[in-house]
Amino acid sequence: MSSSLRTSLPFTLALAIIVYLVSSFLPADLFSQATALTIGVVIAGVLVPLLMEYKPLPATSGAKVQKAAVATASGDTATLYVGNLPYRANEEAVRELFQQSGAVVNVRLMKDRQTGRRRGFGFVEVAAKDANKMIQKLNDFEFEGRTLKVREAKERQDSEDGEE
DNA sequence: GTTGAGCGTT
Repeated sequence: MSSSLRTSLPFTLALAIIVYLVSSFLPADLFSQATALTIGVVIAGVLVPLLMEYKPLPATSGAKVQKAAVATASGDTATLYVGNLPYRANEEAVRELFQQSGAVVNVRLMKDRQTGRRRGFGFVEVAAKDANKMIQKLNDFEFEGRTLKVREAKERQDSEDGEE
């Protein structure tokens, strides 16, 4: 629930604004602030789930359009382990590399907790249908002068995976 | 600014 509080934190401000607007438009003698508060909570309670569902809005995004919209969140996704990464490579470069062979859902490069520097390996969450092809294409692939090691992740696979 | 086999956090 702690993560929900973090994500709902910006909506709390929106809730306060809604309550303030509702209480301003309603006559004080007919509706008390407690009633306005209840109305604001109900309205915010409906808007928050809607905003959470329709979070990706390609309206103001412009030229940047996510091609990975094929793979739904936590759907047919498989986590790939990527090792022997160059330290200078960032998550964006790895994502662009893997997007050439399939749909990339998420890229997480592991960094040292103490120093914050990259440890040289990470995990790429891709579509399950493209997972095997991406492994065969990007495994032992020379990237930035280093030979990548791409395999299936051993642990922490939340999604159902078709193991062979 | 450093290192080089490995399987991990909200």
